[in-house]
Amino acid sequence: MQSKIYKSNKDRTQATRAQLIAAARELFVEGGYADTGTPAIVKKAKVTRGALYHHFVDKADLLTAVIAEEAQAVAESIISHAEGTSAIQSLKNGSRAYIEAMQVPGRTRLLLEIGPAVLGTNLMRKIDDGAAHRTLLDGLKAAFDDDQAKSKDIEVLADLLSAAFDRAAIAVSAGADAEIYVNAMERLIEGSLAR
Amino acid sequence: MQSKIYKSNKDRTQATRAQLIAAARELFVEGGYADTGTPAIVKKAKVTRGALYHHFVDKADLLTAVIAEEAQAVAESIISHAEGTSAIQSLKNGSRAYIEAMQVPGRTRLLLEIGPAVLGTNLMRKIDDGAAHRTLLDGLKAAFDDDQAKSKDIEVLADLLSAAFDRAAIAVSAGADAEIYVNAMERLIEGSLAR
DNA sequence: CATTTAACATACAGGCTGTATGTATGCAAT
DNA sequence: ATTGCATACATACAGCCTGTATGTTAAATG
Repeated sequence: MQSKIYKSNKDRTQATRAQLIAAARELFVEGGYADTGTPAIVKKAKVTRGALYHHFVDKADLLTAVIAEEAQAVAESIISHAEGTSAIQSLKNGSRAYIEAMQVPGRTRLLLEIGPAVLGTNLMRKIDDGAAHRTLLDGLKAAFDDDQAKSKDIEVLADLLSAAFDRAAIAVSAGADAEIYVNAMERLIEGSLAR
Repeated sequence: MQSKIYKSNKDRTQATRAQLIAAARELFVEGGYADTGTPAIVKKAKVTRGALYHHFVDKADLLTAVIAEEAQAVAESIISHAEGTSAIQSLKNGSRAYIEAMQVPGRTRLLLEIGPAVLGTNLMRKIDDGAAHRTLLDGLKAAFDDDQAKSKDIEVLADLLSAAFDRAAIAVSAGADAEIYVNAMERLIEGSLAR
């Protein structure tokens, strides 16, 4: 007599992974990566460590899954807000969408603190589908279009601006007024174009 | 018959701490914080774990000492290059000095990756004496002087630009051409002033 | 010179990670 | 429907690491 029987293995896997990812997300956000042990994670997820290590090769792999979900949500938000207009307008819309998407609780912690620290910026770039970076780069290129600015310079600019975007997202998530930072980013971008 | 006798306890402490900090610095840069155990550190420093835990309350405290040394070196470089002129010129000189000071091997790793991740941005701000931030803020305020830009806006701008500075330092330490990034930062700053 | 104190060295306890092994259930083919 | 295999776990174990407690030696102090 079993207490629980699953319809299919696929559903079972799906459910277990989801529980683990949700529990891990919550605990990582609360207590950071290093200080959150797998025993605590599986307790909250109501499975055993055996299940965890069956589905994920190690603790970092579980974090990767958490981060990937988070990054995809942000990318979708940017894309949905940026699509369907000029690259320049996409940049404007996408900028606001990014900073706002980053406001769901724990998101800046996961994507801008824990992720880069534990997985490295390299792997983070691979996980990120690059929607933010692409929108930014396309917008800048379009704005510079008739200008003779070198493509390399634009990429450098995009790199620097994306760092500023991240800082803006963090500041807002820490309590700063979003409008102020969105406007500041807009001025920064427009200023960089004027030449 | 002892193999080694120290002149004074002060010198002995000084030497031991220096060895530990140097060994830790090297290993943290190579292998990151979490993957570098205290046994490896004391082995390289040629002391025992007892010495480590006598001088530092825990592993994070040792990292703090490493970071503090590093931050002070950067601050001194900025100050020495920025002092003695107008705030605006100080900003220009300080900008280049910052990015160049960050090029000593391992420095971006320690100050911009490991430090914030392990100690948190809060504690990092306390360790940092804020030379970079002050130079930046003073420069911007001076540039805006006759303008009616609100002080709050300038602080936001400084926050965003400092994130860009950090990214520039990382990019250059990863192999990018310093001149390109220094120029890009200059343009970004000047653009933000034009209004 | 006796005593205290600082600077270690050594030994130990607890916790955590990853692996190895055991078990039950779904699933596929006959 | 039964047999055989693969999947999805659960449990047990080994190794490492951190921080603490305890012991020892040399320096400082009166």
